[in-house]
Amino acid sequence: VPSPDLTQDEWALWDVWMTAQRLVAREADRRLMREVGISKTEFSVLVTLRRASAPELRVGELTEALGWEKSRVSHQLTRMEQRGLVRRVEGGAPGRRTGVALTDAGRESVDDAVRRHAGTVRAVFLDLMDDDQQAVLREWAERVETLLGDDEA
Amino acid sequence: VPSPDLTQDEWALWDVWMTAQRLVAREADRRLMREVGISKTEFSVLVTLRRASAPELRVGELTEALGWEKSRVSHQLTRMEQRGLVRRVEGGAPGRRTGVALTDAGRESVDDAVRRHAGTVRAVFLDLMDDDQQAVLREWAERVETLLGDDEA
DNA sequence: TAAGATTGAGGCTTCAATCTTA
DNA sequence: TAAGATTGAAGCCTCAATCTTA
Repeated sequence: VPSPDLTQDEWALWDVWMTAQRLVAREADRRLMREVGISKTEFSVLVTLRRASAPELRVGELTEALGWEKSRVSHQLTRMEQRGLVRRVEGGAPGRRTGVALTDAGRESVDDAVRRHAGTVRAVFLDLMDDDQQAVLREWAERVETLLGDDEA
Repeated sequence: VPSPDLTQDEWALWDVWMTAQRLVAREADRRLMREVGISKTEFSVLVTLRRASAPELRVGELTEALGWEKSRVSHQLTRMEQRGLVRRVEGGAPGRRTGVALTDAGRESVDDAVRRHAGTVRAVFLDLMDDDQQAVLREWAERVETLLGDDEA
């Protein structure tokens, strides 16, 4: 078993990574909220519903598409229902389970949001890397997803 | 002004990166909680206090060292005080401001936690990259910190 | 007054427990 | 019973407002 101790450089890398990750997420969230009035979490849900082939999805389908934990999805839907962005529908989708659909307000927000959020993703993420860095990051992220993902509660 | 639209690959990179980032943070948090019984946020505070030259720090010094927003620090200290990990002290540090110190319980946790958390950081982060990838990630993270940091509320 | 610190509200996330119904 | 979904509690994080005191 190798010693678990880290060098100063390794601790520093972990720290700067954690910080950078939080700053990017925060900045993306701020801009989206300022420009479109929705959070990046709400954005994810709206986009998933908008892109779906059916007008409504079962909660389980939405959860699968997002890759989130199911309780996270449920809480998120509750908040978004209160804000009038989505609507829960009984027995609409196949299998008689709870369905989720965009409201008119939700549909109105999302298309504009896609365009604006793209600018944000460029500004706080893509524009800060060259192609080689993008490739490295992609490779690393896919590896993480393989190893740690598919483990949702 | 360049078109803000993103290619599918660019959206995919953003998505996979956001996911990976969350998975790593979650896994680090889980392991630390399971093995030592403290969260990674609590760990950051404890380590900062432990490494400080003085037995107590002013809240502002702690905030500076952590690079967090001051309200985040304040809320975090309130929770940790309730858990008995830290203690707020009136007028101890220079300038008569509120000081923060480790409790005995806090001091007992932190040394063991440092060792164990090192193993976690290796397992969920460092071991998933080679040296070149580490270098790219470090460069990117430092750039992000320069551009988006020092902006705390 | 201004810097240092706290507070309250509200959204996000996880865990564990519970409810519902095929 | 088991899968699908929800709920409650608790911690985390940000924003805006407020309190305190040098």
